[in-house]
Amino acid sequence: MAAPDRDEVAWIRRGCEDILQADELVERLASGRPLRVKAGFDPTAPDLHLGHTVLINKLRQFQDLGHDVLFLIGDYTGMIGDPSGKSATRKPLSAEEVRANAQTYQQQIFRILDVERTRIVFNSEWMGAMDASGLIRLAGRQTVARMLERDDFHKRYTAGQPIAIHEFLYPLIQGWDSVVLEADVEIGGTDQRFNLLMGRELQKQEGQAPQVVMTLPLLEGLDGIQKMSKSLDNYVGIEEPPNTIFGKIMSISDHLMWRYFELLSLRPEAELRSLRAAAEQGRNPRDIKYELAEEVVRRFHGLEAAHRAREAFVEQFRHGQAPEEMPEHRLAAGEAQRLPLPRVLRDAGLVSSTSEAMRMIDQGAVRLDGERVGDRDHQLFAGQEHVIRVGKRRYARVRID
RNA sequence: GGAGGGAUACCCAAGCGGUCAACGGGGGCAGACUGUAAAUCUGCUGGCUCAGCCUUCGGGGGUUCGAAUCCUCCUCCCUCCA
Repeated sequence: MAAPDRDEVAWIRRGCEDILQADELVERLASGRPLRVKAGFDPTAPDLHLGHTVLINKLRQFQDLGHDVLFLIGDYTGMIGDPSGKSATRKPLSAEEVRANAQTYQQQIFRILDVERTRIVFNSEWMGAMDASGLIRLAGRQTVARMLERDDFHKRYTAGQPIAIHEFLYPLIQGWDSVVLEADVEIGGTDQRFNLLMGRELQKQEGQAPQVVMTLPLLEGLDGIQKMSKSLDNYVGIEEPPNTIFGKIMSISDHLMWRYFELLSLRPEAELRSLRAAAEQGRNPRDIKYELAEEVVRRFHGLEAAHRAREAFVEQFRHGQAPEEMPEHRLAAGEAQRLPLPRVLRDAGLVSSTSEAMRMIDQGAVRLDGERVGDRDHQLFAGQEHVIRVGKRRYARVRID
């Protein structure tokens, strides 16, 4: 095969924070054989969100160009803890749990990846067979000083925070995975840089051609500051309902919108440039955000759903109408044949406690069939059905029996 | 093995015998303004059968009319010396 297409290389490089070494990548692409592209994931219950898709989209691009993806589930490394070094040791998952989680992964990743060109592997396959002496030999290949070069180790060390010894094993095992898999390329977030480079070093020691390392930026969550994660509740899950995804994307700041375009959109560069130009010329950023929200919903739920989500959004927020679909609850009024509003709010899941319900009422955040209610002692009677709204986006239809 | 420091609500962090459901900041939520954006201003931010009551300050026990604050034991964490 001839030298790789320049567009091909550009397409692969797009969005990457860093490529080590870029010339080696070009060389491998030129070889004409399908490359083995590796990316590692936690064995914990997956709940993929847009942050993960930055990486997975990149894998998909490789597949579209004829390469193979090694989707590594780090069930062994998972025992060590957070790869970016929050230093929590996890309790090992059972084989069944790992298998169940792997199932869920498949269901989610194949919304993006090509089944035909994906191989799912577990590092317990080879790490489980390594004995203590093997691990000691592996550990002997690096020095403490080298380990302390990893950014988060360095920070923790100088700040006097503890680093458990087994945390040093994480990069070593991750690197060893690359050796076993004979990876050509490994992709990870920027926080993975050190670990990915470890793969190169170990491969060199083993006489393999070192893998090309590609780091991708970490996507910020809805708050625009911290990286997207479920635990911070600033995420957009790829399995969330279309309207939820659409709504969440519309709520991001204008500034963050461009970041999302850059990392999540598959539109051609030229199109992104023209959107920016339009914004500068005064086009309402909200309308551009519609485009983004629609594109994301379309990817996971299809074109049809994307249109519907957009319409629902416009109805709800521009025209101030209640959404068509909302959670419905039937509550029993009991003897008294009536229920105090705060209790209804809590039982309908609109607030987390009666106290919060009362606060919301006091703050004028509660609307009953569109009318603001400011009275804590407001009662709802049996036989009635109401649309209750708390704040801007929490709705529920409640029937009192 | 020795010495010292620490554990307070979602996070950081005051408090060191009563006026503490606990200062302040962050975050979050709500209201106003908007484009459900940003910025800004305001309020709220343990629970309940809510003008009252109940449960919180690492865990147990104790002193006291009264403890987050004092004593004691325990658990966990950090630093320094060896």
